Amino acid sequence: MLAKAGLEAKKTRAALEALLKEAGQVRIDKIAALESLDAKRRGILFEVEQLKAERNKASQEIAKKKAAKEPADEILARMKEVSDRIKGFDEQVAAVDRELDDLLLGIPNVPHASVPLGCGEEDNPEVRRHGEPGAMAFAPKDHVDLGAALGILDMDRAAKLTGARFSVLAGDGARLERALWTFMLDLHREKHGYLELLPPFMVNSTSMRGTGQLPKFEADLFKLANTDYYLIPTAEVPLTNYFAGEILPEAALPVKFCGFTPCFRSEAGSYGKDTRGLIRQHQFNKVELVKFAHPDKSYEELEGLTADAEQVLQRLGLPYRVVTLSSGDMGFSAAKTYDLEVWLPSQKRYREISSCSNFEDFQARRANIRFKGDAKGAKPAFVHTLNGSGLAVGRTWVAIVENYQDGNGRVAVPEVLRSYLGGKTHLEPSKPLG
RNA sequence: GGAGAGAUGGCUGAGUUGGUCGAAAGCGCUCGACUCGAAAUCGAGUAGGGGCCCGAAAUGGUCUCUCGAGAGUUCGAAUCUCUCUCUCUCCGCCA
Repeated sequence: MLAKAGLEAKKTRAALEALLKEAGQVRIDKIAALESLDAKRRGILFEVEQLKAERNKASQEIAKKKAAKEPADEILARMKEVSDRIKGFDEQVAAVDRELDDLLLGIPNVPHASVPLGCGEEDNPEVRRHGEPGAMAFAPKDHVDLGAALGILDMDRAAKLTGARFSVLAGDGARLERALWTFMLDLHREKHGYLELLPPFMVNSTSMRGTGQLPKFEADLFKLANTDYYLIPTAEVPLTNYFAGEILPEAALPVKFCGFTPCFRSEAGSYGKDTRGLIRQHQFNKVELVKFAHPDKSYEELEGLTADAEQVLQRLGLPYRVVTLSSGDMGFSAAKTYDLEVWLPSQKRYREISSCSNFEDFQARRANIRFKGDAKGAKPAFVHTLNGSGLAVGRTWVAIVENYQDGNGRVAVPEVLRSYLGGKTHLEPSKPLG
């Protein structure tokens, strides 16, 4: 799949050489293997195409002879042999393609030059802050206690219905969640120029491969029994694969999508982490932003996308900061990532609420998404893909409930949300079920 | 779930005794002629991917692959066989 889409050996080589310069990421063996496989592929291709040319020519001759009722037995015999050789070469090419794919699928993206080197979370430099955590004259409660008191969150019955790491929102809690994602979509659609898509919540394995969830991270996904379908862990998967295998007109770039979906994650390996409340769930809601950008513009677009996500926090009046992920904390497929972290009074710290990444051509290669200029001889080239949460709705719900609590059991509704909640200014304790 | 029909270039649509078919025709689009200008008319061009060659680059040259996807038969497949995907029609079921 990848090899057929064109390996672009020079580009790959340059990228891999860049990898070599990264501290602690020596991959000489992989580069050598890639190069030799690529050379091998071209060599075989050259041979087999010559044979095919011979066969095509002979085919015409045979047709002519047959039409003239002349015998063509010796050409036929000769071509049978040529045909066998072609078959052999074709199989070799297919085998090399498979090897190349296996190799390429296992190589993580190369961090952009501006990404700070580091070992993990503790090395992520802060880029900027916005807003001040409000000084509270009382001990802030966390969203679980507040939610229970307000009658808007029910963890116990969710556990009964399904299991751990699920939740039920009730009454104004459900309404608040719905208001949030509607507000987010309206903002991105009206003010930021994104096209709203409502995609399937499950996709096939090809799509999962396109954005990089497969083959390496199958354990993080929920798969539907007896099918090739997976529940999406993020709308990034359907929104990015939307153009898989296509060539976009250059003039259409950048293409900007926003979409709301539930997200499903098995959270394998996170046992004991964030076990309380809504922070880490198997199912949560998210509004996602996705861009397909010209390679020359993708880092500008990343800044813009991050700013678009920040707008949500600013308009909701939530204090947050932006950090750049260091090389050691970055995901498998990203070239550069900014995390937005919102202030949570109950934890007295900033927690991730959005992750905005430029994948450069990493996903575009896997999903084979290209663009082409209008000029006559223009060659297709891979687009750059970007995405970011704008925002994770559940965590935004948490941030609002915690940051807007007034100490008397009430929670103020941010100005921009009131029209979505029938003008309501506060959430007050109530028992929706009597 | 049952029965049947289909998938061809930007679009519509020919092609089904396998052989100069990557493909008729029409529409659309581009350029040119006519016109003060436009319409109409006339003429020419017009699928895409990949490799290689020439070149600073563009233009260009050449080979190859692609008629939903994959496999097969054959010297040769849009045309024959198998599997899969999708679309449409009828029946059943259902929000």
